[in-house]
Amino acid sequence: MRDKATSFDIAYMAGVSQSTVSRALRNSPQVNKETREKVQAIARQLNYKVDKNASNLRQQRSSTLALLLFEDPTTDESLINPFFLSMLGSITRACAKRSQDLLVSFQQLSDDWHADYEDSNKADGIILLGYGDYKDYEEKLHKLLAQETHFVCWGAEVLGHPEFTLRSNNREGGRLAGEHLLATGHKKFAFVGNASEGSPEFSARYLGFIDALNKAGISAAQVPHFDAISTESAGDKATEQLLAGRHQVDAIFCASDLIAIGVMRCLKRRNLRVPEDIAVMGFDDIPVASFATPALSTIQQDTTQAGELLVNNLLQLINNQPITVSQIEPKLIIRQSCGFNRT
Amino acid sequence: MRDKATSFDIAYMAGVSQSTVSRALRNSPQVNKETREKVQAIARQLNYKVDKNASNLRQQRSSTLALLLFEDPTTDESLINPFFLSMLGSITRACAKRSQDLLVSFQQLSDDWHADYEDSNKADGIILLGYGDYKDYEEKLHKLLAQETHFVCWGAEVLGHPEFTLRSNNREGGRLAGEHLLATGHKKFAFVGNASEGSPEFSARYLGFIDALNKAGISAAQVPHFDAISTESAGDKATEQLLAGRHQVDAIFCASDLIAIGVMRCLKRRNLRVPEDIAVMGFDDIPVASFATPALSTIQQDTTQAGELLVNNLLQLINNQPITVSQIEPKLIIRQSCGFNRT
DNA sequence: CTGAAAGCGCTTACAG
DNA sequence: CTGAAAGCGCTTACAG
Repeated sequence: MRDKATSFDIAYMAGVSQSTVSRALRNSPQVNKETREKVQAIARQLNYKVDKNASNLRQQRSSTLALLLFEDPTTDESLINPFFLSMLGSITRACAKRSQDLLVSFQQLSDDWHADYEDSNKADGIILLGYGDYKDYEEKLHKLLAQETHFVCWGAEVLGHPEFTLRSNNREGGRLAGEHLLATGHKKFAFVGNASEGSPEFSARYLGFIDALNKAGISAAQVPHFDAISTESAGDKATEQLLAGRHQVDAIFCASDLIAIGVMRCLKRRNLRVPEDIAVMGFDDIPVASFATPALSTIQQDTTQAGELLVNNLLQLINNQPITVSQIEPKLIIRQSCGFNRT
Repeated sequence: MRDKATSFDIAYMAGVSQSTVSRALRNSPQVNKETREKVQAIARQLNYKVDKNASNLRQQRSSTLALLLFEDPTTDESLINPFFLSMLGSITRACAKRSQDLLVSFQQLSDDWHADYEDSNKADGIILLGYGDYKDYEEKLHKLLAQETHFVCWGAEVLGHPEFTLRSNNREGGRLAGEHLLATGHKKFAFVGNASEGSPEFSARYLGFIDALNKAGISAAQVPHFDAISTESAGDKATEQLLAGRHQVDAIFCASDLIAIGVMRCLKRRNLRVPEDIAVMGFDDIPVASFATPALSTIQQDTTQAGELLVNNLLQLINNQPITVSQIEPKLIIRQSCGFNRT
């Protein structure tokens, strides 16, 4: 078995006290330069690493953030939403930049959350990520609040604490989608995605979409709306309904790319061409969007920026610093699924 | 500020010693049932959680595993290989099952690895994941070995320690691919993917592919081979080369799905139909595979099983238990990109 | 600039 | 079955 060196070993070898070793290793300015260099050289040589548990215990903080990715239990378990995976990537990188470790955990929305990360001092704060019905976890959010846990979350609003939430300007995103569909010459629109109270992000996208249509003289009443959670199969099923209803539709705005993929699959099965017969617009810009045929036009959410803001805001919270409410600005990505501008 | 309860607070409230509290909370059989229940009730009531840092420090282990996802620096940074993302998901779940926390970190292959997770007692062991050139990190693997770090890795073999590696039976997978391409009536084959020493997994897939072709009387010399790392753009470029060389090819076996997606994109751009003109076969079965048009036939690697084995093996290693060399059995997934069986 | 000492919150041998 | 005590490896006020 290997025996790890401790600060006492180094102290012995350097001929100084253990306190001095600790100070030297933390680059304390009050330790003599030569002493510091000697100590650091020995530490390197012994491949010494500060014991995190001891250090954390003593300092009462962990330099670790926890990421809770929760999934809607109705979702196909094997397929984690690619959008969150991409967020995970950027959060990881953002943590590395700020020298934080990242504890990752997937949770079912229905689970009794293991949100005890902070209580057990494993993490200094928590990042919450996940679609799913907002109402389902509102209660849990408030429990976190009551426990004074430091947390930050994507999408869902925490009543009374807008600063804890980061999200895209979804309404603006919906507007961009609507404008593009209009600019590409479409006339009869539909929306696919849950736009109820339980899905604040989807609702905002819907509202923005309607904003754009209104400007063109189209009212919300003229836009059929089909519910779908953010999965491919939900998009597929919603499209079956739409088609069965014999609506006159030449453009569908989907609340997420995953839904859009499902919509396109259904359309293809029913021998409808995209974009010639029906245009399809997504939201998120997940990797599949560009691989789809035709490539999916969509509204991009900048996950790199989102990850960094999430991490930075959480760190501010932990350090009792103020944070400002901010939003990610969505961006229109034009590919092939909506045809070309006719303006 | 909230003040966290300690085991002393509980001891005081329960009228017992702190040692008894500790024992009761860990369900020690030697503590009186009533005492135990009383203590646990109070702990629940105070929302008490054992301080992980203190507990780990005392026990000299962390119940935490670290996952190092390293990427080839040449790869597009924003697009993490979906196959590894899916592994990440299953590893997370496997960790949860075994009550382990998971620390996640992305590393560039070129970085000075932050593989000091175990040295600093943050994790009891490390899981290594990543494509990229094997030779580049062989040295690093041996450093881990020298430090007696507990680790397990996907794909790449650790010389002298086959038990540390888990991977698919890649050769068998290649064989399945070859057989399917043969069964669907194809005659002129090509392979796209690095099959050099630096890519042991891709090489094995190539070899298995050739095994199958040999049985049908086709020699390796008749199969043109184009290098590509595991990205879409590499697959696209390799296909341009293939087409420029005017090879007579009616089927391409790609070392990964990402490569296959790139190959199909190039084929489409060059107005070649899949599978009518050229069949395309992938490897991995990442989510995009089923979304592609035509849907990609591929060799599936069972990531759920892989994740569990990786975690279980690592835990065995940590506990000084023996582990057996095992392989994931690949599975042929027939979709549309190779046409239909003609046998 | 450096050292001796206290203490973070647990777990566990030891004694009873 | 329970308690008093030691100790895991650090960091940091305190004293010099």
